[in-house]
Amino acid sequence: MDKFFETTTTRMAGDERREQLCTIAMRLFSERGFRGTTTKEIAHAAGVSEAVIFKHFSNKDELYASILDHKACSHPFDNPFAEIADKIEQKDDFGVFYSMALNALNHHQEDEDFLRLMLHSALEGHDLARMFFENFITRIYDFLGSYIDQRQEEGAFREVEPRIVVRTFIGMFVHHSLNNILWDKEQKLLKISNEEAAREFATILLEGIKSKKAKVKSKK
Amino acid sequence: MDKFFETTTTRMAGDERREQLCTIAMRLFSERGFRGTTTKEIAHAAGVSEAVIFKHFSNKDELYASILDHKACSHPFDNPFAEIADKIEQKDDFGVFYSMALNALNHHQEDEDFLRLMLHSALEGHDLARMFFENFITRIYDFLGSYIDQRQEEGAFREVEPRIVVRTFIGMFVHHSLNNILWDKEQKLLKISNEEAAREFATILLEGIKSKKAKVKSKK
DNA sequence: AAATGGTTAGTAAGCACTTACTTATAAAAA
DNA sequence: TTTTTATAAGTAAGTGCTTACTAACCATTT
Repeated sequence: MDKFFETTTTRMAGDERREQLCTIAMRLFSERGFRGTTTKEIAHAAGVSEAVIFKHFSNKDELYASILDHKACSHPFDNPFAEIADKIEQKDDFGVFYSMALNALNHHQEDEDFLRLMLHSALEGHDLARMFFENFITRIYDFLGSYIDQRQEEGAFREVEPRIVVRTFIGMFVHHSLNNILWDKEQKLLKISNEEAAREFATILLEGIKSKKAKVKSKK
Repeated sequence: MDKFFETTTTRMAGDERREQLCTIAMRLFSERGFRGTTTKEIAHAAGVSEAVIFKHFSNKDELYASILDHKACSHPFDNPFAEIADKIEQKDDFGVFYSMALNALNHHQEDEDFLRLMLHSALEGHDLARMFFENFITRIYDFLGSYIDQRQEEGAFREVEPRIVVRTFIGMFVHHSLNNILWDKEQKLLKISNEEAAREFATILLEGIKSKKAKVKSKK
């Protein structure tokens, strides 16, 4: 009967195993934190002995780093602006904000593990996580901020510091995602689709910053 | 010369030490997480031997629990509504939202350690943290939600699900606090006072949800 | 046969927690 | 006021267990 199991023991290709370990480690790190997850647990979850981990990664830190590296490079976050580029050209304000929010909400939902891992990293003050956030968030502020600035000059939006508007808007959907992931997983407080959430967020923001005297060029 | 130090070696009263350990543990837990903080480190930070911790708390978990207990009871969070009760009576919409945001922002700033600890707890899925959040947040949704509902019936706000509005608004200032605490401590992206932030958040939200046909009673 | 994927059985260091003991202090007794 | 004494405050040195990590050795593929 041992023989049966022996034959089912399939060896994985190196790259395959490496990726599997990354995926599993990410899930566990996101659930229990870096320090709270043991290499033994990761190995067990992968159905492999602990030593295998150290065949692929020189130490636990490197495993962690390679998760972030991998994610930071491969992720669709790379260009969250591509999808809304045409909406910006058409000056479809609602489209811009709606797409941005919906895109983010969908990604957060699909990649809950990654979001949790990022939070853990931020709390633990990990360098790579900080870099990721700094790069990514800075780009959003610049990108969205300059759009708001432009629309203000065109008289579409009232005069507010664009970065405050960006902070306000990002807050809406990031908080919504964190709420669903961290505190209200069953969505007892509020259960809405990402589409509806994105629509309301975009509407509230746009009504909140639109110019009172519509279609009038700003004096400046 | 030893004598000088000997005389400065003062023994602390039990309650005093207990509280000191709580405070120090909260700071360390908030920085490195529960699992990432050792009892040895806590003891060292308190300038005391490790065994002292176990004289006061039967184990590490109890130390953790007593931090949350203590905070959950003693905290001014207990009644964040008291301050805005009169603003509600006067139907000072801006006052209600402004005070709520400013109050929260100030508390977050003063009690950064606690906020970080709460995040850690939420990520690690600790029961007491969940309870705290559930109780506290649920109350805010009920409270603020019913105010919004009332103002909608009076025709001051347009028809939106009140809980979405609450989610939107809480998102603004919670995200702002998290940003300042976790990712942008030097406030490179955006540096504004709590007052200014609260003012903008309240303004954007109110403009975002106010009724188009002002001062008109809703048909329903 | 040579590379590759995997295992078993460790090691030293670190962990939460305990034991057995020493002092400081405050109040009662002298 | 001084001395005694019970007790609370504190320590040094462990305990057994877990941790990240390694070395030395198999087994399957090419």
